[in-house]
This record gives sequence, C-alpha cells and structure tokens, in this order.
Amino acid sequence: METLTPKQREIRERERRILDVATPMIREHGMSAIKMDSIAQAMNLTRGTIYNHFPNKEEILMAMAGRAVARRMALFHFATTLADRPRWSCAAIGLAAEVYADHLPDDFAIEQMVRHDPVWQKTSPKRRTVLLDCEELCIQAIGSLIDAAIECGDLDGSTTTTIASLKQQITFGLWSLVYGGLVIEATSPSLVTSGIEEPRQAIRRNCNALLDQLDWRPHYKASEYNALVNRITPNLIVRANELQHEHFEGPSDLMLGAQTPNGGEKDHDS
Amino acid sequence: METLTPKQREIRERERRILDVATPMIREHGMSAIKMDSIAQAMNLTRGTIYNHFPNKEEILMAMAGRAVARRMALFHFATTLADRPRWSCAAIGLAAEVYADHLPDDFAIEQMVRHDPVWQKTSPKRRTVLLDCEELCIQAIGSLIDAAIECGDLDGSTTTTIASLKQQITFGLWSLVYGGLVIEATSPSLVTSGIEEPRQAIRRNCNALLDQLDWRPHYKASEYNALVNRITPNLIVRANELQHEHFEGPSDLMLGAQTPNGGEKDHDS
DNA sequence: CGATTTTTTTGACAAAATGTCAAATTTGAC
DNA sequence: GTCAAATTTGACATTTTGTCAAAAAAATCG
Repeated sequence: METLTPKQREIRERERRILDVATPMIREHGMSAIKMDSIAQAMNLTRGTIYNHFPNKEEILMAMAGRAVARRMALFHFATTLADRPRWSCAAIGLAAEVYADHLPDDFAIEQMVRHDPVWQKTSPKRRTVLLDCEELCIQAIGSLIDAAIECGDLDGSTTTTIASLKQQITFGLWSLVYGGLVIEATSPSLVTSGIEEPRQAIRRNCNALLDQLDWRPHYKASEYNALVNRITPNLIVRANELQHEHFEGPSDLMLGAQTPNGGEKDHDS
Repeated sequence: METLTPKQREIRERERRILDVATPMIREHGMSAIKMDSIAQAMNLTRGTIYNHFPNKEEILMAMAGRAVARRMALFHFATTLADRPRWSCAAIGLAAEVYADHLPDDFAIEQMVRHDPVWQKTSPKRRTVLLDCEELCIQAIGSLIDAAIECGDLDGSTTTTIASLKQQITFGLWSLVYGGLVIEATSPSLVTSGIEEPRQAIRRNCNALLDQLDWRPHYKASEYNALVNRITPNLIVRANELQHEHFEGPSDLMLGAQTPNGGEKDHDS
C-alpha cells in the first residue's frame, strides 16, 4: 500500500501544478482573477477535475498561502544561519523579509491576500492550522534569538518587567516595522509623492534604532551593518530562487491534502 | 442653476445612503459580500438604479474608502489639536489611529481592502486622486509636527544628513509601527497563541522607543504619557463617533461624484 | 392645468462564473 | 482480456454582473 501507482503519482503532481498555474494569475488582479476554468484549460483538463482536488477557489488560495509561508519560514531559518551573533541573525531575518518581498513577490502578495480576503471562513480548519503553525514558528524564531541574546549577555533581560514582555515588544515591533513597511511600500502609490523615496533604508534604520534603544548589543554601526548586508544578501537571493522551485512535499498530507473525490466520509455505510 | 430640485436632492442623498447600506455588508465577508442586488433591495430600488450612481462595485468600495480616509484625516487633525507640544501631538495621532481602528472598524477594514483588492485599476482616476491626496495630507501632518519640533528645539535636525531624510525615517517608522501593528493585530489569529497578548502596549512602547532613540524631546516618561492617554482618548472617541454620522459633503464633487446617467459631459454644448 | 420634453427607473436579457453529478472513460488487478 | 474501482467529463442549475430599450416619473412651459 505504500507504492504509488502511476496515476496516483500524477494526481499528486497535479495538485502542485494547479498551484503553480494559479499563482501568477492571482498576482495582477487578485482573488477574482482565479477562474477555475482558466486553470483547467491551462492544464488541458476540465473544471470538474480541478474540483476533485480543491472544493473551491478559497482552498486553492489557502494552499498557495501555505506553500508561501513555508517558503518564507525556510528563508528566515536559512537567514539566521548566515550570521553568528543574535542581533545579526535578527538583522538577517529582516533582510530575508526584503528578499522575500522582492524575489518571491507572488508569495508575498498571496500572504497579504489571505489575511484580508474573507477566505478564512470558507476554508477547512486543516489548511488554516498549517498556516497558523508556520506563522507561529516564524515568531518563535525571533523569540529564540532574543533568548540567545540574553543568554550570551548581549541583551539585558532585567530592564523590563518580564522577559516575556520584552520578547513581546521586540518581536511585535520588528514585525510591524518590516511587514508594515513592506506592505505600505507595496500598496501605497502616494509614498514617493509624499517624499518617502527610500522606504528600505527607513525600515532598516528604524529596526536598528529600535534595537539600539532597547540596548541589544552590539549597537548599530553603519560599516558593520552594511558589511553584513553585502555579505548575506546574495546568499538570500540564491536561496529564495531555489525555494521557488523546491517541491515542499514535506508536511505533505497537510500542505497538499489529496482528496479522494468520493470523499473520506464514504466508508460509514458501505 | 444653483437650487436643486427635490429629485436632484434625493439623488444626492441616495448616493450617501448607498455607502451607508454597503458598508456593514462588506465588513464580515469582504468585497464579494457586496451584491448590487442586495443593496438595491435594501433601499427598495432595482439594480439598474444603483448602476446609475456607480458603474460597478469597485467604485462603491472606492467611494467608501474615500469617506473613510477623510474621516481618518479629520480625526488625526483633531488629535493634533489636543496636545501642545509636537511630540505629544505625535503621540495623539498614534492614539487616534487606535481609536479609528476600534470605533470606526468598518472604515478601517475598508481602507485595508482597497489597498489589496484589485480595485485600484478598475476605478476612475478621480476617485483615486481623492484617496491619494487625503493620504498625503496625513503624511504631511506628521511632517509638519517634525518641522515644529525642530523649530522649537525639541528635535535636533543636524544629527542626520538632511532634514528630509529624518522626516522620511520618522514618518515611515511611525506609520509602519502603528498601521502595521494594527493590521497585524486585526488579521493575525496567531498573535495570542504566540504570546503577544498586548499588541497595543507594544505599539505604544515601540513608537516611544523610536522617538526617544532619535532624541525627540521630551523623552518618554510613563506618568506623563499615560496622563496624556487618559486625557485625550475620551475626546478622540467622542469625535470618532461624531464623524461616523457627519455628512462629509465637503469636497463634494469628488467625494460623492453624482453621475448624471447621461454623463457629465453633457454641458459642453448647452 | 395639461402637453411635451427631459430625466430616471425598471425589468428583461446576455454573459460569465460557480459548483454538482450521473454517465462515460480510463486505470489497475487478476 | 475482463471487470471493478477510480477518475474525468460535460451538461445542468444557480448566482451574479452589467446593459439597454421601453416604461414611468419629473420638470418645463405655453
């Protein structure tokens, strides 16, 4: 029962191809640009077959989002390995976020979409938890960096009331600055008009300012920081491009839950 | 030609009512929840009539967004008048953003929607510029606070390369922290799971940390800051509730551009 | 006031998209 | 090669959008 028949193999593979085909569609014109029929045609199939894989558009978007978050998580994790001191690893994650937005723009856009479109309610809990779990892992990644920083004396945990609250503040602060900044940059046509011409510089400076203020050592030094940026950005870009073509069948059943058309509920009266 | 016939009056009024009826619909289930027919029925009209006012759903959403941004702008402006030192006015705007998200939640949601849904391209340039102009005014509001702070010596403009770049950094930083933070709070179900239980506290602290780091005086002092919060928040809430029922016929032609079915281009030969 | 012109509303229509399902086809096992 | 199981298909019912000529209502004017 463990060897997959050719047909089963094809079906699995197709699941992935559906996402590949749908992804570029969504980018320009959003959710409403996904037409079950276009996807089917693009794959030389009929709508019915697509519906055997995903019961509706929302599930497709959710599956794309799952893949996107998984990729982002992988990139963030990779980023932390490129530096050897917590604060620099932290900076590396920030850069990874920039690279993510630039080099996996479809994934970036999809993640935003999934937040706002009323997709959430129409999808199965299974897909939702995948997403939530991944996001939580991203948050915890920064949490462990903070732990490590306190451990090695780079950050003083005793200035604030509790370590938990310090973690909260830093994590949420960086998240807001980077995610918020990138979203604003991506969606606000009035940025340049308003004199904000270098949002990326602003994001970086602000993150550093925040961490400096909280006295997370070593404090910002332009030369060091820029050296780090120049050193690791190319690596991040390479990794991002790799990720785009990786299969991510890892947490398979969850990521790409193959659904037998006749349903999983068939057996109760047969 | 200046006195409006009763009918013309009714039509103008209806434009506003359409937005009122549509607004609560969109909240729960997003853009796709606006059905031209539901709106029509809710107003005892037929779809055709709605189409005389707005050529498509996107324009309705855009009109709602225009009203929302105008309200936010008014609230921000009001906030600055509640404090008498630039840094405190700045804090007041941050609080105003919180109040906006809490007490005008439909408007807040609509603003986000308009950013991400592919509404932008399908709408008329006129509506778009309204939105952009309002947003720019919001940005400039912070810009002038920075100018004022430098003027009165609370902020040292000579530490950074240029004042423009300082402005850029502060404006964008606060914007990212507050907007980003509120959006994350509103759309990330995994926040609490991840140990971030007081996003509002985190946002406030981070904004203050950022401004302190840039040495915008007077530096943060819990007692003063909390006093400010307690003093002005009630005023902001009152104002927010007022704004919800104000008519905003101000920049009328733009905000609520009545479209004569036979087109606005009729007058060129009369 | 009533006739006429203009504006507004209507509802029937075509088009596009979703989601369903019994019948047709393909696959895999023997 | 045959047959049962799984898969694909395309026709169908449904929902929503957007259009438009005809009907209705409102404004204008003698």
